Amino acid sequence: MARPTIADIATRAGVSKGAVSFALNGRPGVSDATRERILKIAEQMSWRPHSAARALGASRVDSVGMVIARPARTLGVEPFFAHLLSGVQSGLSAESISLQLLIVEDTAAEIEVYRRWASEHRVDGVILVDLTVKDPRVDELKALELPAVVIGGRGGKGALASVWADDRDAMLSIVEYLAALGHRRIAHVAGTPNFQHTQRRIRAVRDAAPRLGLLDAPSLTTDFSDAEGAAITRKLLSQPGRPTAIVYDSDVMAVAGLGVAMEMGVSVPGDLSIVAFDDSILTQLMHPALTALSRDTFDFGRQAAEVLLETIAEPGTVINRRTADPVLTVRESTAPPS
Amino acid sequence: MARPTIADIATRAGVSKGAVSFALNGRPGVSDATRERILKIAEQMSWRPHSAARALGASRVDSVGMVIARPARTLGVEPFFAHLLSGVQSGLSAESISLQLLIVEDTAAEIEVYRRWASEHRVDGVILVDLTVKDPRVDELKALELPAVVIGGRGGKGALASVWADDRDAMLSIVEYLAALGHRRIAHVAGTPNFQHTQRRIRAVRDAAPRLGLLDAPSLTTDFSDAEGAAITRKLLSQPGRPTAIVYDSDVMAVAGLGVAMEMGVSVPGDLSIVAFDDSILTQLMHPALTALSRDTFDFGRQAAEVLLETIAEPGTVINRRTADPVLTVRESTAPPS
DNA sequence: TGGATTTGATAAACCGGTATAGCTCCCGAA
DNA sequence: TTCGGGAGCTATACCGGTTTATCAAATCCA
Repeated sequence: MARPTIADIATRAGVSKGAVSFALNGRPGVSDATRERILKIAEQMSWRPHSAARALGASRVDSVGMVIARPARTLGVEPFFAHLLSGVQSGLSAESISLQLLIVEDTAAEIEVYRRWASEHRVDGVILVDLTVKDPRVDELKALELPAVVIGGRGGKGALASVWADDRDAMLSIVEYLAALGHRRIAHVAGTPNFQHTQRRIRAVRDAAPRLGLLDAPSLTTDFSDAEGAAITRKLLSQPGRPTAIVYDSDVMAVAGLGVAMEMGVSVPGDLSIVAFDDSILTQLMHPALTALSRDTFDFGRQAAEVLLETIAEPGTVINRRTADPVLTVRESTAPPS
Repeated sequence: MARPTIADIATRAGVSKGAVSFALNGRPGVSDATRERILKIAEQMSWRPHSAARALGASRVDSVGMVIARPARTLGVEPFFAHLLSGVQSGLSAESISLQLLIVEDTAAEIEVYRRWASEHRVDGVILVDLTVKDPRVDELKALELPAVVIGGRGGKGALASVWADDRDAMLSIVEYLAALGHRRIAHVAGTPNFQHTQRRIRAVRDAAPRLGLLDAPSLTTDFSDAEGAAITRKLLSQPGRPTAIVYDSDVMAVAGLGVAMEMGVSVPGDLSIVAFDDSILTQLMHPALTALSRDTFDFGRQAAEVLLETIAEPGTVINRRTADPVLTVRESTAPPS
């Protein structure tokens, strides 16, 4: 027989559909004996709930969405998303909730997707990444009344739930380490200026500079691409009084920077120390291997999923969960300045 | 008012639910005048179909699934999947069909997911990657009667639809190019031996060797990891009569191999030419930049989506579509042997 | 002009679950 | 003895669409 329905089970067990529904959902209304009999029959017939039918009655779909608005080209190289995704899924699988993933070109398209998802009831909630300053998505999601959790930033004043790590502390730990090694000229090749985490990292460098006695500590923004990372590095290494250490906001840019150093005959870590604000297999493949800040991205995703599920279960509550602090993994690309 | 239903529209237009349904789906049964009136009202009320309701009646969910069974660690580095995903989505978005993505640990888990999806009616079809020899997923999917399309391999004798590129020809073009440069000792660092494409590439090398007058052309299998790629390279470069050119089945392994060459003082491309059977930003970031085989992965995904939609629309038909041939992008890592 | 056919629409069933009102026992307390 | 009340279950409405049977009016054709 094709996919059995609860009606089939009811007939077979000689009870009503309602009784079967009660039994299968572990709610009162049937005796233990009957419940067990129904469960056994359901098991035998290998019954599974029809997701659409369930979604129609109750108004949950057991599915959450995630939209990533970045060009696919830059997406793939960063293990960040793969790990994050796995983490999110591991957090969702406990409740056997599925994930809809969409990669779009820009934020406008992303918002369009949220609208569609909301109106078609395709998801119970969404996970946001790459929060910008004054992010339009926050208001939009509130207007749509779509539960959401922000990864890696606060969703504005009590707006959306969030899961975040302390970027500021992390950046401080990098700069302090470099200062302790003896570096006084440290440059920071940052990411897109409108990302919240970029802002936080820039501020951290600026604030720490005087305290650590740094002579110069410029933060230069980029579009996160390897091309701009390389270009900025070239510029930094060409000027007089060039930095003895550079901190890159992503592993890809750090690798590009390392390439430029080699091309210009600047030895790493002899003449230049390099630190990547994100760890991955990339940093380990290099020669020298790059000192990098490791974040437990998988766990990040897992916690985001958890928080989202809680938010869906209890709308109204706004959870802001802080995750484990990132740690600096020192490899071969950092040393005292010569 | 909260999300309008077709009943709301019907009331407003002074017609029946059925008429509204006909109008909105462009099927006969209503006059052009009425249809237009209904459409305008629907537009005004910004009506959108409730996906679950639609899925319940008709038996399509307007959603397809894709499961990737690889550890997240290796997944992220390869731009391959990000591009593929974008392509798949672009192919699906035309029909506004959504994509469910799942990353799991192994094939057993993957099959479990298919079973669940099928029984819960969560997807209309699935896209398969990394087909192995005697892949158990093929039979399983046929048993589940779940429409499917295989990316990068044939689904067995007329079993599943597929979208594939000619790996054999591609590998031949690489080996022929190296032979033309004058190389006679070419090694092939392959991927997991049970993948179909690995087999095809190995066979291509073996078949071409005598014709091209190669002295030696071993294919060595790995688990696709950077670690094994490095280890094999170390071994190859340590033996007497070492190869003057190495072809790697993935960009990550090629990069790892380049690292080993540098570490052993083997100059690239002076003493050793390196080719990657997959292009990405990774190969371009290296110094020297790696010669690599470029495939239009995005288009690959797009076509897979198209084929899947056709397969869903007309079960029974089995489409085997061949995509554009990959081309070799020559960069700095290949040269005549010294 | 009358019967056949087509057009445009309606009412109602249906998809597979969940939620709820209500019914029948049976037991215990007044 | 009667009534209250809970346990255990049934019948049924409902979620928001799609589909089918039905039907009245309009149109066609001989």
